[in-house]
Amino acid sequence: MSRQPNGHGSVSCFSCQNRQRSEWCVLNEKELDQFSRSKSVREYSAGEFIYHEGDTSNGVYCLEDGLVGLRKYDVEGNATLVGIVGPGRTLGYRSFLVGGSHVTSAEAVRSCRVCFIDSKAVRDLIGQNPALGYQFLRRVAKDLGHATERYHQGLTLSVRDRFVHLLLLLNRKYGQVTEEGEMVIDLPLSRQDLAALVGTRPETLARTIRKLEEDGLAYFKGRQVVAPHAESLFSELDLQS
Amino acid sequence: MSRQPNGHGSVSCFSCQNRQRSEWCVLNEKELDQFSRSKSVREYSAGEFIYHEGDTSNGVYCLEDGLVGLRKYDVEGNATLVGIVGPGRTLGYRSFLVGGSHVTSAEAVRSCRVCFIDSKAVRDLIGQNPALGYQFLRRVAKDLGHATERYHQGLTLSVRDRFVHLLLLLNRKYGQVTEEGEMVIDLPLSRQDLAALVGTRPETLARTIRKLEEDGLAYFKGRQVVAPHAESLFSELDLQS
DNA sequence: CGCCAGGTTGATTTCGCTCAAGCAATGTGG
DNA sequence: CCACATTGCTTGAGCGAAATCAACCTGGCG
Repeated sequence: MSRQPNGHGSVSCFSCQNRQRSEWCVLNEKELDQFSRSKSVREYSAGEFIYHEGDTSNGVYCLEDGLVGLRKYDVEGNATLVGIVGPGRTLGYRSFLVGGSHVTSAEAVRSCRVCFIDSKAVRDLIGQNPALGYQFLRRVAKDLGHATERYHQGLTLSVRDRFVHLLLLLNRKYGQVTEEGEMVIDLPLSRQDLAALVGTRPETLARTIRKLEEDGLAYFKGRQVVAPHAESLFSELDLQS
Repeated sequence: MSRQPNGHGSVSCFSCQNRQRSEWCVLNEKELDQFSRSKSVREYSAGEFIYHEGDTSNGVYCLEDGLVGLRKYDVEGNATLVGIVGPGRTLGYRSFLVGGSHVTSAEAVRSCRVCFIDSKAVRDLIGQNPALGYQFLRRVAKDLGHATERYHQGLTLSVRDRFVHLLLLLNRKYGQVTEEGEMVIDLPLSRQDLAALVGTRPETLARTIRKLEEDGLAYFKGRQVVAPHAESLFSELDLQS
């Protein structure tokens, strides 16, 4: 009973690599066991929803593997990507904390393995271990800062500048820079989703990409981006073009 | 010592009307005294800054009276209004919580009376009374929801729709609706600031206002708005015009 | 009285959206 | 294995919302 009560080949929380960098790193062994026992694991294939905007929260989700997009739909059904979430991150904590309903829909961008932990269990854990609550507090506060930044950028920056910002951001997780300053990124997203993340249409993004190539700033082949001189991308932003 | 150590005519925290609706409502008498003793009051006249974007946090501010705008400046110096904050609300809690620097500047929109509470004092209070931490948690989580909503609206809605949304929001605090459905709002902001709040230029806002008047939806005289039929404003938004 | 900041209006330009077509890659069924 | 849908991406043409530039008006205020 102490190991893998459900799922095939699911990693035990004890050996979960992501734990160290997640909010749950503050749990001790006993609490971790408690956590493990009250969780349930599920696989989602690309396109499946983990929760929908408007659903009332009944727990939090911990992403073990895969990639999840947080979407918001407008009246016409067009989706904007409000954020993307990778392994180790916890989903749906905001609505759990205020006890309301989700403000975004969480959709698997590619196949995912997700652990679900019941509201009551999380509440109990926070009750016994205040450090956990503090972890969540930091998480929300951080996200609020990012949201503010993004809001401001959305209103003041051009699509091009927002897209370059995004590339630089994606580089941290999915890219690398050689010592000559060449930056290579393996994008985890389709053009459509990149567009949704920048808050524009696929057509406009395609044109923007074309211009970046014409300007010699970055070259796109499929989901791979190569920027010969990473600094020239940075300087782009300071000058406000 | 137990009353007004500083400021002229400053209200003691014990009798502060705002307290009931603020995060500090969970403090007991002893804690409130502790709070009172470690606070300092200051007046700001319109246009003065309480803190600047990039400053490192060294405590939180509690707005006793007045109105504060949270601004972000772009490269050219144009300001966007990220939010406005009225009496009773606490300022700068986000950077206090994560321990980083402020992501916005707080500027007095009109003359304000602001209490400052040192980081250490707040930390101590949260330490002894976990309910206070929980209050802040709820506050941040709520604000994150709003920020997400605003971000999405900024990308998908027209200036007109965003402005109507804003009016409806301002109505809650600064307006009233008669039983005939007539809505009257006394705007607390200049046109410039309204424009900054919607994320547009003053010229565009002026034109938007003109169109609303031509459509018979709302009439503007100085800082007073009259909307003959409040529901027609609402329906405006559902139809996505 | 003239000055000045805030607000409105007009003319023009620009950026990004919409609509529409074309194209490449992948899949599907006969 | 080929004809064909289907899906994702790109390109083009036209349009519309909002920014920009500029003038002008208004109401305080020294």
